[in-house]
Amino acid sequence: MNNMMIKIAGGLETAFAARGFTEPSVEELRDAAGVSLRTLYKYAPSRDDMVRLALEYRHQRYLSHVFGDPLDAGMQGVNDTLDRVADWMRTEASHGCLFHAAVVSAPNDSCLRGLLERHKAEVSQLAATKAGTDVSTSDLLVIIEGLTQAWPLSKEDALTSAKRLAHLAEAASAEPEPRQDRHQTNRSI
Amino acid sequence: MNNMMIKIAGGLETAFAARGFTEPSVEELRDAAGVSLRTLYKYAPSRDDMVRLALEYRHQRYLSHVFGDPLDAGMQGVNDTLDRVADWMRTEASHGCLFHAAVVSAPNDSCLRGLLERHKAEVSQLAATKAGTDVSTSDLLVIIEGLTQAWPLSKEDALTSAKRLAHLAEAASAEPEPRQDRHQTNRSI
DNA sequence: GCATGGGTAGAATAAACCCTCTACTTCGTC
DNA sequence: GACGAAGTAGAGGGTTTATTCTACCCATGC
Repeated sequence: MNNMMIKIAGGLETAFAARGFTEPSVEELRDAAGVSLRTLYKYAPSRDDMVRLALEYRHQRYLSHVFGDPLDAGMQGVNDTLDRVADWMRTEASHGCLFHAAVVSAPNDSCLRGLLERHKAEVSQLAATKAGTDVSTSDLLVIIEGLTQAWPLSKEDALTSAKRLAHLAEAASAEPEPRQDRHQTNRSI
Repeated sequence: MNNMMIKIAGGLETAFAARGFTEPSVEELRDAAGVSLRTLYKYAPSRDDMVRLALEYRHQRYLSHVFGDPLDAGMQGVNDTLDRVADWMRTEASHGCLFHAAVVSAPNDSCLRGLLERHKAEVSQLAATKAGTDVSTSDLLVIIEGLTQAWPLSKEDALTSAKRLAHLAEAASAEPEPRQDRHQTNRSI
């Protein structure tokens, strides 16, 4: 990614984040990117490519915001990770996850779906390995998705709940395997 | 809602669920609804109204799928609720929540946002009151959102995690208030 | 018998949109 | 100073789209 590409990708990302993936016209995207139409099409030969470019850029930014430069060079607990996710929502993504938004705007685009899956897999993986104690990757995925999606609805309450759940999962994984299936799990409806 | 309205709303709902909110043209929606263009516009005077109509219909269907006619006329535990949510995802919404999808497709439409908020508030409220033990509404929102959003990514694993987290939250609410803030909660980034 | 409300089929319109193309400018390098 | 790579500005083509409008059909009740 050279300078021009970064400028374009950044502009596209903010435009899509602010106005969704379907509303902004290419001319609006051009204004957001701050380049001419010709240059825009040079780096992203179609509107779909503009979406992909923006998402790749956002993926990098998200990872470095949530997992980059730890303050104390030591372990980054689940609690810290969730704090950072909430901070990301507060400052950048008050409307929800941009990857889900992109997939939802074009549900049949398998390329976008691939980007979403890779993004989420990498995030939950990183969260799991960064955590000191071992919480399952699947639990972390549910908690982080829950926080991200509930954020626009209940803001800080969502963060509090996500932290509580993560804390409980941590504590449970340290204990010797309690009975979990009191409830019947297969009931027909 | 008379018969014609139900027919139209149902057709619109399946069309939007299958192809997203932006891709289907009004002619495609007409085919899905199985009526003429004129009749379609009579019941939904603009494309946006078609979206709203579909969402209102889906809200009803979701509530009755997840909370309707309990098998044993007694209590519906959180476990049962989550099973039903997963069943809904399995059979109806493999792509995620249609309300979030609608908002994401038109982030500046405050009416849609209102529908989303009312839908989610009602769901988490109902889940909380239906549960035997008391889990906080906020925890339930995070868990249900997490399950719904993680479902397209990890299917049954997401259900297992959601159930485990809900179970832990239940157990914790029964115990006498353990210390929870071991971690520092405010760290600057 | 027939008026009427409510339906169908589909043409017409006006705007929006994606993408291409031409003509011109700027800037660093030999 | 000339040149080429890479940028800007913006008009235009061809297509798609939402919405409206005309013309017609059919059952039901008076």
